[in-house]
Amino acid sequence: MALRYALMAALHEAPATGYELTQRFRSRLANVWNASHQQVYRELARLLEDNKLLVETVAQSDKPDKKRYHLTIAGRKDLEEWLNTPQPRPPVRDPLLVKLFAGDLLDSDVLKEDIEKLKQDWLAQLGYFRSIEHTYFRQPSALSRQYRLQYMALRRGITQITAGLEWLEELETTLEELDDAP
Amino acid sequence: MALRYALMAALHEAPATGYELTQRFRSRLANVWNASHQQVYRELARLLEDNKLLVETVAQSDKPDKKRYHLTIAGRKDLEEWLNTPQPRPPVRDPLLVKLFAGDLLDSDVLKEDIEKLKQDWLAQLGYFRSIEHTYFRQPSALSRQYRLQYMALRRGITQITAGLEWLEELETTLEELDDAP
DNA sequence: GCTCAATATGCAACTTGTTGCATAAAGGAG
DNA sequence: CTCCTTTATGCAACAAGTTGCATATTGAGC
Repeated sequence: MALRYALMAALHEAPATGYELTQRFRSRLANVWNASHQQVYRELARLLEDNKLLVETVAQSDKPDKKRYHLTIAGRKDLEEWLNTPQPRPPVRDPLLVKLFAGDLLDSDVLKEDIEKLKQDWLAQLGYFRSIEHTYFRQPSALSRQYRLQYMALRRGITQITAGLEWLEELETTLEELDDAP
Repeated sequence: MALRYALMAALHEAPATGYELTQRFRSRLANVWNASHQQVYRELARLLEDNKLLVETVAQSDKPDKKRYHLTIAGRKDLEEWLNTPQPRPPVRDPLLVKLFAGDLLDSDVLKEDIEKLKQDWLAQLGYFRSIEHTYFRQPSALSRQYRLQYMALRRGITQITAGLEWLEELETTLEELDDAP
């Protein structure tokens, strides 16, 4: 049910094609929602069927045609209702923590590689989020309510990753101590 | 695929019934994995079919019978292989951030209720995790590698919630500023 | 010239997760 | 005495998410 509303929220911000929405999910909305392009296209077709969206076909001479989707009045209303009712928090399912939980079967070198990979991913993500912060949210107090709330969504991403990186440091320290005194 | 291994990891720690596993997912493993009892029973049946588990039927005079599951050698080996290969990080899908993203359609009072509810949930969760920390992990440096790694899984839960609560404060401050100067 | 990545869309099959229901007995609240 | 919660298990239908494949064009790198 929620993917519909993630898509509608993105389209409420600005009309877009399925391809563009998929890209937003992978970049600017990386800490908000993610979905594969297949899932996006399928859900857009359903939303269109339900009259929550309109299509505008954009012919392109060089590349394949685009279908730009717009939120309808009904769609906007539907989104508004959803936004103003309580929603569940995201489920927790973290393979890395499963690994730690069965730590006695886990090889230390493998774990160190996992940590290094995760750290690199998170650092790249953090750099990206910080660049958005720097370019679009220099003086949050001067912004409209709408943009300040969007900024808080971005802040969530930044603080989550920062906390994650600090925890990774703690984990690395633990592993070093275990190496020193086995 | 990963639920299998979450279950196997829990059973590797200690044999248990489907009911007990469901309870662990809701309490001590709340920051690691979650699954409904229906999902747990279904997956246990599959694991049994695949000879990764053994059942021990425990007759009870007063309550209904129990089925206690044990990890087999094959199951343990399977788990070990999984643990030592790279696993994907959890997908990101947060309805609250979707709400903030379409903040112009979101009522401030509704948002404040969402925040209050989430804060209470997180505080309860944090209190619970801290009580585990206090009772079982007083001197982490004195523990075996296995338990130190389990402790780091718990630490992840604690630091995640702590960061979440700090972000909620930031969000509340933003809302107050918006209320003062509209 | 050839291969690979990016743009742009989608179908089909499958796995995972959710929701609703069912059964059965004990013990506590009212 | 009746209703609700806890313990204990599970089926069935459905929704959501993943994986593999398909097509068509442009531009960049080797």
